[in-house]
Amino acid sequence: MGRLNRRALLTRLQHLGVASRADLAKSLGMSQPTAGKIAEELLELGVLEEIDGAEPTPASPKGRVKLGRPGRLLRLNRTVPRFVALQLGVSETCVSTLCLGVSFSDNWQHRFKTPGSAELWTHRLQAIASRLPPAAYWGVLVSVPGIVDDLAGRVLFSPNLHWTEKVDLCRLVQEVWAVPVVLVQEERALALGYQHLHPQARDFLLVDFGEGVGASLVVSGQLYDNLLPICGELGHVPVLGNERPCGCGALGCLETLVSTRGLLQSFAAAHGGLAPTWEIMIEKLAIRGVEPWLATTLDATSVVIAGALNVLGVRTVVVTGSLSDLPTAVMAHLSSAIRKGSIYARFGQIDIETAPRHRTAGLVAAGIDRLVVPMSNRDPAARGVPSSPACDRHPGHSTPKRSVPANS
Amino acid sequence: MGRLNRRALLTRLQHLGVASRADLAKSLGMSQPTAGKIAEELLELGVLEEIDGAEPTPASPKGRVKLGRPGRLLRLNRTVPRFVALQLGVSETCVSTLCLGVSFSDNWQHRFKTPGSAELWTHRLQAIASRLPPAAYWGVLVSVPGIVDDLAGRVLFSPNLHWTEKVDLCRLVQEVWAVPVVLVQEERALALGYQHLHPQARDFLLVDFGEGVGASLVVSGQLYDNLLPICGELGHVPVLGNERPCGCGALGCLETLVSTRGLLQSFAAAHGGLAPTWEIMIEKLAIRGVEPWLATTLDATSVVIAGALNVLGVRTVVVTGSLSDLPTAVMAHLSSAIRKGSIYARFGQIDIETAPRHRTAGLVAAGIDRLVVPMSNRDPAARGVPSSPACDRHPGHSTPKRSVPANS
DNA sequence: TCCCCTTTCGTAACTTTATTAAGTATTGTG
DNA sequence: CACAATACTTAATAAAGTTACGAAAGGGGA
Repeated sequence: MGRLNRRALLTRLQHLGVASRADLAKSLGMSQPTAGKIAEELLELGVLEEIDGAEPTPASPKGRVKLGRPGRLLRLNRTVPRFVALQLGVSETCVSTLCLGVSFSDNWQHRFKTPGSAELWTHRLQAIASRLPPAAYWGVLVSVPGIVDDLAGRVLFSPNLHWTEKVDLCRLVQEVWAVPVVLVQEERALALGYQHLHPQARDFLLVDFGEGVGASLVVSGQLYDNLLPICGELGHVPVLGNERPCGCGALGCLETLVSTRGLLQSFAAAHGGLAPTWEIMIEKLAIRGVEPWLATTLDATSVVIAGALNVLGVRTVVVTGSLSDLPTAVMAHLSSAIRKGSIYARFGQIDIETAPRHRTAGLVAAGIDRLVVPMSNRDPAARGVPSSPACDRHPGHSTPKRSVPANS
Repeated sequence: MGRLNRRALLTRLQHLGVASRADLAKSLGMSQPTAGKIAEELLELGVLEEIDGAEPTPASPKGRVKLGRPGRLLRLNRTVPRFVALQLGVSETCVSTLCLGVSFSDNWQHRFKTPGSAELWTHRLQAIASRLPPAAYWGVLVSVPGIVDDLAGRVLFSPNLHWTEKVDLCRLVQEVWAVPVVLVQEERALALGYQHLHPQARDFLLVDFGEGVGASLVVSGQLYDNLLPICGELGHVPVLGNERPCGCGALGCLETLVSTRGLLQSFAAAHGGLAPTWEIMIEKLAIRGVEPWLATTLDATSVVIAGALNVLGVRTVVVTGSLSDLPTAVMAHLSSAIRKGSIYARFGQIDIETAPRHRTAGLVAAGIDRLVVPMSNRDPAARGVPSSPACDRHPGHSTPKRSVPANS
């Protein structure tokens, strides 16, 4: 069946959680036979599963009695783990097996301190892999910090994890699990995760604060993408008057001010002492409020974010990460500064909210997107692997000889 | 025929200029019958025309002799004017009739000083309309400054042309020409025009300097668009340390520094005199070089542009407008500052170039896009007009009852 | 000049995809 | 137990694209 409709159906089901074929057809504006055929196909592939159990039908809020034959409810398969999810963090690496249908929060099954070399890292992964159930996974999904070429599967730059730049991360992982590997840039995973939990949010800029500062953009329900692997690099926008050296090689990047390290450094500079721990700084800030050095930092941050909003034409900002740990006055200051700098605020309302990180949900969304219903042949995710799992699993369903011209 | 293929063919022909059906089929990767059918359809609609004249075949640079039956060359219709183009400028309004196939530079047939009210403006237009040949135009294309909702056809905000905010510009124009009216935000027209003349440029940020500062983005050959009408508003990004009041109501917008007026103001402030004319300032700058006040302004501009590049993942900047009047040292300073602030410059090359404005070409591109091969039913361009020209001209070619689900 | 070669372009038949229409299945209600 | 309402399936149809093939149009050599 047509790729586009298959994608649309799967995305919709991901948002709805549970739905019947008729629900899907209605909400997608396609005919019932089409939805039915696609659903059947995906059921056979093991992407979907049918819920036969006597459901209490939680999704009937109206007092109206439900007439007619009840629909056979579908949802993304939750019984068989299909993916291995991997978070390659600067300080910690986390591993989990995931089903297609995840709706809960991040919940990692295995963790270890990220070692300083590729060999040690693969070694630790190997140990974990041997303890995992020997299922036939469809792929490994890796959340990677830094500048990542998602499609090519390469890490271009990672100031805090330099060894990832030199190695072929995909091949490394494939030595452990011989299945397709999908690298997902960290902030992109977070944006996809947020979108999964807030399907009604169709346009937003997600800004994540942590060891660095990164952003990711969703426009019309679609992750903004580009030929260049660089995208959403808010952290490396220069700040006028700032001269701190950044890991990227430039001077004055925003990241040097508003990363956890940058904030601690500024705090120490303002109070003449050594850099405190994050927790101690939070405590002190709770008492002293938004001090001048912090206000300056937040203003610089707001200018960069407001600039992004003005250029992109987006009115929703989602903030994740360390900044939401700080006293509420900090986010309040930042929000009001962003509104001041955003031209849309003169006509309408700018929404700014904080949210937890939903990394696994985002990884699964990326995995489904790249492995289960790939958009086209442009996707070399199945590099070095005999066959892409979902597509070739079913015989007589080979890819067409020629690419669909409408997609070119 | 499928909208997408029709669009693709027309866009390609726009880029190629002249091509045979076979050329188009080959370069689009579609089959010859399909290309042939679409071409025939568009010929009947009067969108294309066939060149029968003994062509000297300018597009055969290779020494290879041309074998086989020569193709019947097609191009966009250049014999019948289909559009009325209108440039609503702050100081001047320009009018011209245009054919579908324009490749030359802006060349306005009529001009008049933009009056201060809607009534006077329509009156002047009426006078010009009566002098134009009484052809059956397919639409009026209007280049509008300010913040414009292209699709809804409304001007939301225009600091230098306030009367346009209150009136329904489309209805106003339709009183003169009773055909569909397409409003195109100025910078978007310029970006489309640049793209028309540089088909190989698939990703770029066009920044236009003039009375204000605006930008427009092309990603993967497509004008970046969004639900919000605001987009590319570089001029209203705040600059840290700048406190000048802006026409938009905020303080410290970039526009207050780097618009023609802002530059003159800074020049006067630096030299303690009255504001000179633009030409005199250019002369003086040619002698004195990039003075500190100008360097500061350019640095602020570069930060905003570099920020946009980092966020958008674009590596090409096209600068149009007043800044290219200034001594070359100015653009040199700006370019190097942009490179310094752009993260992509650490991996690859950032291209920065100046270009003239190609407004009419952009307007025609927008007109074709909106009126000749509309993407879907979402486009209410034909507001208040009995029938869209290109689509309903041909009987038996009504729009399908249901929208293509693949496009939803 | 005739014939062969190459390329263009149009027509016919087939494939894919999604649609409408009609039929069957499963429930609650009177 | 008929009846209404909804869900799902099957069959026929339409649209848009494909491959396959043949006619048209030019150049070059005998």
